[in-house]
Amino acid sequence: MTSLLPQVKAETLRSQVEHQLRQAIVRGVLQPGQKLVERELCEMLGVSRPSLREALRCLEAEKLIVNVPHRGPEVASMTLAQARDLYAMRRLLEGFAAHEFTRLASDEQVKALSKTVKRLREAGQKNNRNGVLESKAEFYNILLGGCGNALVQEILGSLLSRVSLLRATSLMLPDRLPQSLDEIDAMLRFIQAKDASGAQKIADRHVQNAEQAALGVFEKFSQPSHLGVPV
Amino acid sequence: MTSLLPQVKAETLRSQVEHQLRQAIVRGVLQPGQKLVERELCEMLGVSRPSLREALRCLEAEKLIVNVPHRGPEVASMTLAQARDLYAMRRLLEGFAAHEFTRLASDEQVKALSKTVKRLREAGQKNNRNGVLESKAEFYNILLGGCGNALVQEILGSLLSRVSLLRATSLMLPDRLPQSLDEIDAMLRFIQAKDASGAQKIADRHVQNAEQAALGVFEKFSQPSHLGVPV
DNA sequence: AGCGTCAAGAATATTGACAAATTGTCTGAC
DNA sequence: GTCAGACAATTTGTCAATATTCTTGACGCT
Repeated sequence: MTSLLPQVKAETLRSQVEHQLRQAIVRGVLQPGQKLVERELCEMLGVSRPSLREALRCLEAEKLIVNVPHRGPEVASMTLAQARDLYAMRRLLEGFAAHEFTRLASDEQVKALSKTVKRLREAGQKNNRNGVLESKAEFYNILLGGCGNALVQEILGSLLSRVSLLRATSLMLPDRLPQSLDEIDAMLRFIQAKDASGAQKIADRHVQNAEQAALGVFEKFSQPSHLGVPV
Repeated sequence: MTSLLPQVKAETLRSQVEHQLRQAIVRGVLQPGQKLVERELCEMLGVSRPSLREALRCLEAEKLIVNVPHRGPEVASMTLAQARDLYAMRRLLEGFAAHEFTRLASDEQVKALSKTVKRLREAGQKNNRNGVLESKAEFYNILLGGCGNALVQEILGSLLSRVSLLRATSLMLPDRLPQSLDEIDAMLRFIQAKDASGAQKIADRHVQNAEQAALGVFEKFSQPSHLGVPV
């Protein structure tokens, strides 16, 4: 009965800590390579070490942090090879999601996707960076929620959070934005036309182009030691 | 320097606990749905509660156990829909792995795969169940290790451990074994012939058939409450 | 200058304890 | 006889304090 009410306090303390740390990492407050001292995090978050450590284990399992025994955790960073693997996986899964969404989604879901794409384009034209990020997240929520496979949703969601470990997200590249919006538009049209294979191909190419843009700037910063700068 | 020696003791205590619990789950010693009492596990494993709890968080992140707040952890069980999602994902990833292995693997890796398939067939003819499981695990190790994508290896490995949460693994079905071996043989031939698309198709169909066999018996046991029997 | 040793610091792991929440049972009323 | 409500027991969630082990940096020695 209590769960029907807005669960302002229902979460456990650990899950709150986990959420806060994850947000801090994907937003770049905690930067890749940065060392995390347990004691400091404890007093920053106002929790005890066992609670913090359990949250760290969860993030470690998500590969958002790495933990070398007896040296402590640090925010994960990504090598070029890992980034390539990540984008290859995204091509596979986002292509699948687009294909299945086209096949399975209801008219309401397609309409919701269409509205989100519209908001995304508007935010893009206004150079509203936060708006773009929000709309893009919403776009993925609808797409993954409507693809009929909760596992893909779960895994691809985890993968997308890992993308933010790259300094160069394709959306941070202003040159890339117009092309990105065009691709998403094209994907939407295939979905509306119920052309599942076409949607899949566009989704695949969309990720492929994002990869090319992201890995291009990645190579410029090829010295890993210069990247993870604390605070 | 110490890492050159066999790391008999290098692991942390938590990782050992994690490993033991994972083995107990995938081997069926701890059955799906079974409630896990922290205190009991502590004295069974001879560790303290914080260490155990951190290990439980890791397994929770792998979806091998579920944890309802204030009620404690239990071994995860799988619904029919989740099983379908899992097999759909396996088709995608194993198909990709077979395709990329064919494209990228060295002659030594193909040879190693061939030898493992041979051992697998021998174990199958002798009805050596442990031998089959071992060889199949080795087969996946080689295939995933040679597909050039560590992420696929990581994720598919996690997925395969989740498969054991199903009562009906296709390998537990004696009728299915000969067909399964034939499919793997065919896959090997495509790999040796460097036909990546063919290997992908066979891998896809292999998983599809395994799904059909597994979900077939799944429906017979459709009462979830009858399944997770303690100890 | 290079190497080994030593001390300080940090993480790992344990013990012990208390608070909070849920489950199950038991009693009492309709 | 059945249902509602309250109480007790069990279990988890959380924290504090502490001993142990490993890493690391500095110091002194060869």
